[in-house]
Amino acid sequence: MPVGYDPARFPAFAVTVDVVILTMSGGVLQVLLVRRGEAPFAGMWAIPGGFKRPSETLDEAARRELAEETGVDAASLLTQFAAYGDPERDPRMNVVTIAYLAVLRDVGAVVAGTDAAEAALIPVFDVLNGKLDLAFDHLRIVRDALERARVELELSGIATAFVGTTFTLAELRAVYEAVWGVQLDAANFRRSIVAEEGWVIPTGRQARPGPAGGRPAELYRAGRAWNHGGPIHRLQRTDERN
Amino acid sequence: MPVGYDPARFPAFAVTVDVVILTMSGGVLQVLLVRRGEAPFAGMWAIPGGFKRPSETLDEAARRELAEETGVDAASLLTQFAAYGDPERDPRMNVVTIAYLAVLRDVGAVVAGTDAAEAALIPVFDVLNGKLDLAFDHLRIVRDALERARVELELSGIATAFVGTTFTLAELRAVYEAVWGVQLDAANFRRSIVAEEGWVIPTGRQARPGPAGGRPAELYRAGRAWNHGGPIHRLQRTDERN
DNA sequence: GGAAGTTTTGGTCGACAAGACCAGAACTAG
DNA sequence: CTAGTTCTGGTCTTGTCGACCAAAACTTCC
Repeated sequence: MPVGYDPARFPAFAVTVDVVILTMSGGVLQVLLVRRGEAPFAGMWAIPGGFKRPSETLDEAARRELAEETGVDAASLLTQFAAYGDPERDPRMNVVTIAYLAVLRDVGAVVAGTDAAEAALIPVFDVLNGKLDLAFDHLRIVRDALERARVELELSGIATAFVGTTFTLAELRAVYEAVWGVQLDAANFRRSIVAEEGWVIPTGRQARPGPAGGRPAELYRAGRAWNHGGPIHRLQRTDERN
Repeated sequence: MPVGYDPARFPAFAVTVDVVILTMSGGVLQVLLVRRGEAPFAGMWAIPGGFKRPSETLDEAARRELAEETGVDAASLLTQFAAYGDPERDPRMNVVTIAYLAVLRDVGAVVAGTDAAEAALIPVFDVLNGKLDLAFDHLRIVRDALERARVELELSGIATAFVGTTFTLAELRAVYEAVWGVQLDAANFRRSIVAEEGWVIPTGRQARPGPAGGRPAELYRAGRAWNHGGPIHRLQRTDERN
């Protein structure tokens, strides 16, 4: 801090918290977007967010915004990943936003339950490919969120946040394939997970096969080892074409 | 944004930018700290930082703060890594700070050049072990910065930012050993780096041996491959005792 | 009921990477 | 000239990762 600084004389900013909500739905990675009702960028899609209140922490603000938009009170995962403060990012005034990444298991029903015209799940790659125009600098925020999710998937093992409390290994594998944009061998994937203790715990029950049939898969619960990094590593670099 | 929102009615915050400056000096990882001259926390050590100006971006503010503290205009690396906004983190008012990680090659001379009583390089692990009390929540910020540096070292290859434009492989290895707190075999380290094209480029010249003698090492320049992740990976998890 | 298709589960094999260890090369200090 | 230190290069073992194959268990269609 500069010498002779006066606590009352400092530039004032509006601080918002924006949440990029990712989920797997229909086999593809989707992001929850809301349609803006007012200027600026009225009618355009945006990621949900709102002003931070003076009495709450950033994490609390993010959790509140998430709950207000989706009705989900306990997020599977909620991580701050970046801050954006370009002077011209909001045409009205100087706004600094703290961006959070939220990962939920399929919330298709939740979104449909709210006003369907105001919120929707959009495939992430449709957004990144420019098939949709986002308000403000939200395209960049979504892009950064996905990059962060890719890293977290390897280092923090957030994969289980995408699936329910019980899941099949195929569902888990679909998460890796969708987020990283790769194809993984089912047998090798299984071996990597089951090899070590603590990743997944068999429940003894079986999942019902999909519409195409196939052998029913075992159902697992998430173990405690995910806190210290995931079991699946990517060495072949993720395809950069998105 | 909530409906019926009024652009003029929003909570105002002070926004600061704090910079955790890491460097290798004397074989150990050090962080640059400044001594606070005024309340609160007068006389305590803190990481350098200051208010963001309305006309500049966050990155520009970080670069300005870095230059003001160290005199270094072009940082080897300057990455935003977190934001902190707890209501009580500053006893005077509500301050949201955006934290940056800066990596410099040895700036011992630079720091000594400025007022030595006001700025100093402190070994990071002395800070983390509580041998020093930091102002505000700066201890947590330093801890998060180191964690980020460890990740970046593997994924983004920021290792070359710690060393000069030309360097020996021993210097580069010392970076990995200090940041990760591991011991690496010199021969295997060399092989991993030289194996693939693009990491390091031999200059043909040799470095002068240290005071203990030894065979002179070849001098290298950094290649272009570092932008897409580093060549050294850690699988044995870093020692968690710090 | 049987055949074809699909998905999960389990096994084998080879290529490659990582680490341990050793030895020679090249310098400094005494 | 000898001892000590550091860098460079080699070999070997081990373990992991991915490709590929095969059996098990279910669905759907005929």
